[in-house]
Amino acid sequence: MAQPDTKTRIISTAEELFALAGFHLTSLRTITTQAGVNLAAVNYHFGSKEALLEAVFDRHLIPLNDIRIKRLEGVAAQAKKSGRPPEVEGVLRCFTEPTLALLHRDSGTGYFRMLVGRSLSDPDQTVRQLFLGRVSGVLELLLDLLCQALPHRSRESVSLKLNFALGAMSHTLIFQGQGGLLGGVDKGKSIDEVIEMLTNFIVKGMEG
Amino acid sequence: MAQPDTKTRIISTAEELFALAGFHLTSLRTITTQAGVNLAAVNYHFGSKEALLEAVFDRHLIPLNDIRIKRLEGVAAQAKKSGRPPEVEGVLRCFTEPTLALLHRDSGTGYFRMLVGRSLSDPDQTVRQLFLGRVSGVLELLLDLLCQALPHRSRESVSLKLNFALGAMSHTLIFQGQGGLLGGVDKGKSIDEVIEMLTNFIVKGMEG
DNA sequence: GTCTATAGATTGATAGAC
DNA sequence: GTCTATCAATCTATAGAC
Repeated sequence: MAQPDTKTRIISTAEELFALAGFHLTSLRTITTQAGVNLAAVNYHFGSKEALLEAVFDRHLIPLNDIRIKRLEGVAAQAKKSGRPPEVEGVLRCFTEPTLALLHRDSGTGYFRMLVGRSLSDPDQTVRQLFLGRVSGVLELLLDLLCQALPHRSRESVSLKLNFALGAMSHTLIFQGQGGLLGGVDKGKSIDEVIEMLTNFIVKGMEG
Repeated sequence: MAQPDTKTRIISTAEELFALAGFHLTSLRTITTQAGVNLAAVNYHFGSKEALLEAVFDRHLIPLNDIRIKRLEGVAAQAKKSGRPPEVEGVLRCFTEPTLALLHRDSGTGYFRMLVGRSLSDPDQTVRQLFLGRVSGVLELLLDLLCQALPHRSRESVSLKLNFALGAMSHTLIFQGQGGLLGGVDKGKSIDEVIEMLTNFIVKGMEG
């Protein structure tokens, strides 16, 4: 198996370190040392540390967003065609399934799930804004469809519940696989079971 | 109204800045300048930046934990006395009500709600561990009681769902009051309505 | 207790040889 | 493209006068 090129090695290592220790606590020296490349390579290939973070986001977030948007638009088109509002669970799964698939270890996304889980609430404004700018479009589309699925609820109520759901998802993306918050907790559950339980949790909360 | 003393001014300013920008991105210079005190005062009164963070946590977290533990122990005692398992919603409210009360602007806790919301998933290990060490006892007690309330569910399942609930709560503590993730969303909801909706969301998800 | 001044370490970024 | 060397700007922490 051939070594990935320098640029890819930097992205992969940065993804891991940003996810585990955060953007500002991870120095370019740590990244380049662990990646086995020269310190100056980051600025040669990306221009700045912030641009490196953008590259880390974009590598997996652009394909992920494409999938989420295609699925959401599919549900929207079907609702329009049939003249009936979409189902809550169907709409939610357009978003939850591709997102929670990041939990699978064979998804090829490494530590990206932890980075996604933390970014929305990262204390660093740079991280937050770069991430939010990449997902706000999808979230607005999701909110529109959820409002169609729940026509008797106000947009404010649906948006509030969507925020609850996003919080549960983010938290799970971070902690799943390291024993949960209290340790030794996810031993008996497969990743697919976790995903189904979380989806059920969100659907019940959203409909209730 | 008399000015608070130097130590209190430092704690209050640090609480706000740690909550808004994170522990490592907030320098002691920024804190002391905004608080109107000398840079060296932090190390005189607290010994180190990390000890200041502990003081910020402890000011509100110790009283909050006392309330949560008293309520949880009250429910535990009543269940034991009556010989019947406690109710899911009653157990959850022992934890959610005192915690979500942080959302009230007149609670005297300033930006503490945001700090709490971010700390559990903070990318900075120092922040995470200091915070987790202060809440893990309460969370274990809560988990024990939830398992009593849901005797037909495995401890792993209950723990997993508790993590979903904590994620939803953390997220809400961070974003409530600034228009939610997508902006302009919580205009029509009072804080008490938000708290009831979140409690209902969690109860439905936990029981479902 | 409060202040000035500074030590000592680390950071992101870059210049310039190869 | 990759490397060494270094700059300029930060940071926490502390020594010592008042």
